[in-house]
Amino acid sequence: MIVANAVSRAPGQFPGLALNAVKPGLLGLFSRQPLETHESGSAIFWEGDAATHVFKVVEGVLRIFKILADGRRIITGFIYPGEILGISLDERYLYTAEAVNEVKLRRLGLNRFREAIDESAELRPLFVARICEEMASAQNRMVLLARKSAEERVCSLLLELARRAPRRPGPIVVELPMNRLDMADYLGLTIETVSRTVTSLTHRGVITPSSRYAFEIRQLSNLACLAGEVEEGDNALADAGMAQQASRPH
Amino acid sequence: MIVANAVSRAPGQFPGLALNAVKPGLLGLFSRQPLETHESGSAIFWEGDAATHVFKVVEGVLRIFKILADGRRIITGFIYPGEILGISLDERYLYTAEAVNEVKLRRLGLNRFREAIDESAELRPLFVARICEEMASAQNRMVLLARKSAEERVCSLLLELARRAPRRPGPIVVELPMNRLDMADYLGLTIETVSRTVTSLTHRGVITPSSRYAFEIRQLSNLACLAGEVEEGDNALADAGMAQQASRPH
DNA sequence: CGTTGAATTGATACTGGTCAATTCTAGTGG
DNA sequence: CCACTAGAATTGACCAGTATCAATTCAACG
Repeated sequence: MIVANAVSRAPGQFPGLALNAVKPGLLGLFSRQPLETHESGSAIFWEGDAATHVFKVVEGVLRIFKILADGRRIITGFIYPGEILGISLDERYLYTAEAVNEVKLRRLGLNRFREAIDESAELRPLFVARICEEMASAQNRMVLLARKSAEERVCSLLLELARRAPRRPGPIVVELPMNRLDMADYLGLTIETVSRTVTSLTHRGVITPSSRYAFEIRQLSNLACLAGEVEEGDNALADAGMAQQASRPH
Repeated sequence: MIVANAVSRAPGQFPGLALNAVKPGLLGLFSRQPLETHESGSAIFWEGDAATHVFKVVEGVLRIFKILADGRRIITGFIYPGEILGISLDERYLYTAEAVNEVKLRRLGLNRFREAIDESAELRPLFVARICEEMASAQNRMVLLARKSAEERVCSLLLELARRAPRRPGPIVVELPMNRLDMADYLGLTIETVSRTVTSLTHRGVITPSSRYAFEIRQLSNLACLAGEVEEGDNALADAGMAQQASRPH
C-alpha cells in the first residue's frame, strides 16, 4: 500500500521536520505554512467573501458571526487554538471571522486543502468527523437558543469553556477571552442580562469571580445541572419524547 | 491498497444499473434499496441510537429534533422528499427523526454509504457540498433563534417553505405539512404565539389562509422583508459590522 | 349531530430587553 | 504615585414581547 502524498508520513521520516513536530491528521497540513499574526478585533475574512483559504488557529481565539441587515449580530462560534476554521464552506464564506484577542494562525489554500483531503484515505474520515463535530455543536446551539433560559445559557457557556480549557490541578477556573458583548451575542442575550446572570450565580455561590474575565467553578455538576444538561448516569432523558407531546415543561 | 469488500464499485461497472435510471449523485446510491413506509408520527430512529443507516426521503416529510431532560423540544429541521437524512453523524444519531405525515423512504447501511462516498471521486464533492448546505442552514437557524422576533421567525418559515415548494403557476401557495406545535418547536416559540402571528399576518394582508395548513403569499418580497432578510440588489448589509459594535438595532 | 383534538382567542404574568445612571478598571499623563 | 479619562461592566427602574393559563371556536370523523 502506497500512500502517495507529501503530508502523511511518519514523523521520523524528515529529521528536520520531526524536530519541528509535524502533527498527524488535519492539523499537520498546516505545518509548513508561515505563521501570521492578527491583532485583536481585526477580521480574517468577511461573510460573503470568496472562500480562498482554510485556517488553523495556533494562538488566541476567533469569533465567527453573522449579522442581520439592521446590525443584530449572532456569534455562531468561537475558535480556539488547535482548531480549524473554514472547513465547511461553499464558494463563499458563510460568516465573518474576527480575532477576539491577538491571534496567530496558519493558512492553507482551499484547493490545496481539498485536494489533500481528497487524495488521502487517512484524512478523509478525519475531515468528516470534524465536520460532524461542528454539526453536533451547531445543533446544541440551536437547543440552547431556542429553549434555554438566560441562566441556562450562561451556565452552558461556562461549562463549555470549562471543558475546553486546559485542566490544571486545583480548583476549576474558566478564563473568558471574550467580553460581555461577545458572550451576549453568542448566547442570544444582551450584555445586561449576561451581567445580571453572572452576578446572580456569584451570589448563589455557583461561581466565584477571580477577575472580570475568569471564574472559579465551585461545583461542576451543579453548573451542568443549571445548564439544563444531564449528567452521566442520570436517567432524566427517559421517555421525555412521546410523539406530538413536547415543549411543555409542565 | 486493497479494498476488501463487495460493496463499493464505480457506478459504470454495472451496465444493468446504468440502464435502470440510476440517478446521478448521492441520491443514486439509494436506487436499488427497497421502499419502506412509516406512518405519521412514527420514529425512524432515536437520538443516541447507534447510527446504522442513512435515509433518502421519497415521499412525505420528516422532523428531526432534540429534547431536553424536562421535555422541552427543539426541531432542528424538516426533511423533504429528495433529501437525505443522517448524512452528518458520528457513532450515534444526534437527534430523533419522526414522520410528520406518512413517509416513504429508502435506507442504506452507513458503512456502505461511507465506502461509496470514499471511493468515488465524483461523489465526494457532492457529499461535502451537501454537508455544507446543512451547515449553512444550521447557521441561519441560529440567527433566527438568537435574534429574530416571533413575526420574523414565522415569516422566515413561510419563506423557506415557499422556496422549497414546487413552483406552480398562479399565486404562490405554501402548504404546511406540520401542525402548529411542530412550527412552534421549529421556531423556538409556543403554539399560541405562532397562532397569533399568523392571525396578525392575515389581518394585515400579507398572507391569505386557504385552509389551516395552506397560505397564499400575497407579496413574496414583503414576506422576505418581514422575515428580516435582505432582497437581492439590496445594500442593507453594508458596513453593519464594525468590530465590537453589534446587536443594538437602535 | 355529538365528540375530540387542534387551533384560536383572551387575560395575565414574567423573563429578558431597553434606557439611564453608576461603578469599575486599565491606561495615560502629570 | 496619584488624579484623570474612556470604555466596559454593573446596577436600577421600567417596559415590551412572549409565555402561561384558561376559555372558546373550529374541523374532522364517527
